Amino acid sequence: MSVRVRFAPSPTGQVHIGNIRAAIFNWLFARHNGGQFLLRIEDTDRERSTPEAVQTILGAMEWLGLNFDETPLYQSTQHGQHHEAAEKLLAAGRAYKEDKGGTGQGECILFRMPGTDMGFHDEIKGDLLKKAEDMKDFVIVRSDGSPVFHLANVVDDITQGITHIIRGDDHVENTFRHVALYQALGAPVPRYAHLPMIVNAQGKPYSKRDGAAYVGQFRDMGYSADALFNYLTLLGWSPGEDREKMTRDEIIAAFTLDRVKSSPAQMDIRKLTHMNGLYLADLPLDIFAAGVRRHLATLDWGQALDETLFMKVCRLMQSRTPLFVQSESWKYFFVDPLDYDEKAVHKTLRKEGVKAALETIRDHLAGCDFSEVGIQQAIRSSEAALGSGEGKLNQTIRIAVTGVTTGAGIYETLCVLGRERSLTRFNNTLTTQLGAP
RNA sequence: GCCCCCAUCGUCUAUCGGUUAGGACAGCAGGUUCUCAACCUGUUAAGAGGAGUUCGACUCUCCUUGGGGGUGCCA
Repeated sequence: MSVRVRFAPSPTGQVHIGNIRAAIFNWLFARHNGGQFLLRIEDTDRERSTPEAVQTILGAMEWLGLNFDETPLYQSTQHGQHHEAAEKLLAAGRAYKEDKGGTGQGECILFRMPGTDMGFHDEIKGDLLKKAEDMKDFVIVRSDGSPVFHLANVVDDITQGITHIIRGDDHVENTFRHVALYQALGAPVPRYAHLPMIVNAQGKPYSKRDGAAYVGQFRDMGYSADALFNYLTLLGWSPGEDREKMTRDEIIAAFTLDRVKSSPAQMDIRKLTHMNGLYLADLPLDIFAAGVRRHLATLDWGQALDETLFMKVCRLMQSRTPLFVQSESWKYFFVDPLDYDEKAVHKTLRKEGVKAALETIRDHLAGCDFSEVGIQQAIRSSEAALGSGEGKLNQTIRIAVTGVTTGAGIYETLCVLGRERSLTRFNNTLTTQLGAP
């Protein structure tokens, strides 16, 4: 029997990190076993379901490379099936109508639990048992005629021929009800696997209050899809060896449910960021540049950048960029006048002799071969002329031409900026930051 | 309250009865360096507690404690 799994989100907003991890694990399971990965949109909540949210789900899945194998099934198209199932259960005596609680809302349909102890095997948690007295009958169709989650979910899973249900831990208790439903409906019971929750530092389910919680947020912050995919895969699962950064194919090959942990996992954004840096550093330059461009495009100064300069900057900065958003600090490569770091200017530039030093260096640079080596030599000879130690003036130069204290090597930085621009910056700094021309 | 699940460094994890309990992130120290990162080297740090089974328990059983989930005409 071929493996068929599904991701069944409700289109009611953003895609939560816990949900997408469930999707990832389903996807991996399907790919590892050569099965099908299906998508079902559970849009029965008409109040909250929106077409935009459907697009958000589709977008998140595409971004992460979670391709599905059949046309998505919209739960709202399945009402007929749901009611048919309810009727069938009614006819078989497995369900009954009742004005539950006597609230006068009218009659709803309740499913009659078998009245015997039940159990099922969870691929992650092992054998789970429940005593008959701990399971109560439950509503499957509301008094307004709408099917409840349990019924709709099970009927749709039967319709889609789902063989393995891989979902969040919070559904463990529901599973006994679902198994009973399958049996009453005469359908083969699928295999179940319940994934541990992603929690915050307090051990509570990770939510938007704990930081980035939605796929879109991670994307906007400059995480790469591959890095997020890889990291999420490692929350609650490991290949069983000391390997963390893995290609998708490696993960698919190694992925089995018996290696999924059953204890909750805490989200560690720092580790994600570290991994993201590894991914960004490994990206081909043009792909990296495309990612950067996407982020800079949201900034007023980042939209129409000189292509040649932009690519030079990307090449220079790639290895030191753990997140795409950090490219926002590259502004000094592109925009004049500089935004000076006041503290640095005060501490480093407003000192005795700096003015003369900058003028000397400027003049040496003006006449040198403006390559990295040439620039370095020019600075060395300036230092010699000024009686300064080697490299002692580098930081002064950096602040003079970039306005800030951190960045790539100063020789490379000057080289990328070019002679004309560098010299102009020296002059601008001399006049605007150090007073008299 | 009742039912269920979970428990190894701060965090993510390896270990499927015998290990100096390994790796990664974070931290710390050092190296490299013109700065900040990156990188390299080193290093701090763990089996919640208690019984039992066993020649031998992180590993198996039970209890305690702690955490989480469920207990809806939500999903």
